Amino acid sequence: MARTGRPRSFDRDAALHTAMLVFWERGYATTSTTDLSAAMGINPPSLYAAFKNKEQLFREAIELYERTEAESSRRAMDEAPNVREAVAALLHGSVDRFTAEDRPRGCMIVHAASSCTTDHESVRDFALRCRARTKSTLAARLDAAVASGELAGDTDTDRIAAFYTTFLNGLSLQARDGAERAQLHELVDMAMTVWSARTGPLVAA
Amino acid sequence: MARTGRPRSFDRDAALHTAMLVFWERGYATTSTTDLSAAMGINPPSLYAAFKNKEQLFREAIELYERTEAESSRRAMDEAPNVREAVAALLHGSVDRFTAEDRPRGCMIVHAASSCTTDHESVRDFALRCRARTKSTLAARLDAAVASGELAGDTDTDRIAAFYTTFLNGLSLQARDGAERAQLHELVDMAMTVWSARTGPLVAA
DNA sequence: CCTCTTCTGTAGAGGTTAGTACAGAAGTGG
DNA sequence: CCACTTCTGTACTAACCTCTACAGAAGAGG
Repeated sequence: MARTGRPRSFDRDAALHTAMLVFWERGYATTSTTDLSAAMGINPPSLYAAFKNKEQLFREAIELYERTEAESSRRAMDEAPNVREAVAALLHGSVDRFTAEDRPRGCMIVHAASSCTTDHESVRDFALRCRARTKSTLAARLDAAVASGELAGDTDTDRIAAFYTTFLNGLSLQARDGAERAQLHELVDMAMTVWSARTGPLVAA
Repeated sequence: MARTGRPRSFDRDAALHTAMLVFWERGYATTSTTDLSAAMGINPPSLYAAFKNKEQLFREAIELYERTEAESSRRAMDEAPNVREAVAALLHGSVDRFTAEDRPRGCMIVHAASSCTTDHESVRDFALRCRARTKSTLAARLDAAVASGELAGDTDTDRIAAFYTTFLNGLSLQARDGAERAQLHELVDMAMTVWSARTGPLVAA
């Protein structure tokens, strides 16, 4: 089963992780393959043999980001005792991720949005779908709460999801502009006051 | 007083306006001088003679944007009958601007943020200062309301300004991702429910 | 008309981009 | 040991980037 031929001399997963960090920091269009291969510690032919081209490498990097970073937000939502806490956990958890000291600031996928132009339409569409997924994950959690009776039946889950997604995007930009973690947490608390005004008396917490 | 020499054969203001639209649509780093001179209908030497270089052209384009687009938001705030309406006017007016049919979507300055990397630090800093100005304009309006007794003396104006600025950035991204104007107006209404929770009983509206 | 100045188009310099040809290295299977 | 496969480093291509040298065009002042 083992493949024949000279074995790869670098760790593909580690190289992909490095590429993710570089794209996260610098965006898609503004990152050159020279930057990438230098950071990954390999030469261009190795990069292209392992990842096909810049676009495919970026897609794999985004997928890795979703599997690791974004997944932690999803888990935080699942572990919360109720819907309100789930939304708060999503927002506060995202703030922590957006301002982590050992990683680039903000959300990789949000940042990727702006750094591709019409020239990279397929990359742009890919990132767009990723962002839409965040919103539907949140909407699904809200719908589940409606189904279980935790939220009133006439709750406009889609609109609430859109609101918090929009706010989350704003947080990513603020983080990238250098906002302090503590301040962003305060902003999340403010955003959560929208909650009570929108979800009716069923949720007291 | 008239300058001697062969007169410029194009309208500098019109060319700058065109450049603004191109930068607005495509960002800084991802717009090439070839794109610019083609759109402006002039050749590279004319572009460089009139605007010095790409960075200076971008700075002038941002300044034009602030003088025209952003100024309309400021005016909407000034014309509002009270603080709350001023903030609402800022947000709703921005949504209209972000989704105007004849212009690129979203805010040019927000978009410029992500499209420059560490390579263009001076441009990045410039855009950062522009974004900070939006927040301080809003904070100033809130402070004026406190001074005039329209808002309670202990109102945390800076935090409120930070919240709405963050939300505004999120709106810009949503607009760029293709969100409908009507939906964004609904999100603004949701964001305004934060208002009553934060400003105390002095403001009933 | 002539000079002086400044603009215009052509054409290209010098650097960076994404991606690759090729020869040799380093494994596996027989 | 040898064929076969696949990776590796060097060195490159073709296209693009920002910006400019240069010659001629087009105005103003005398």
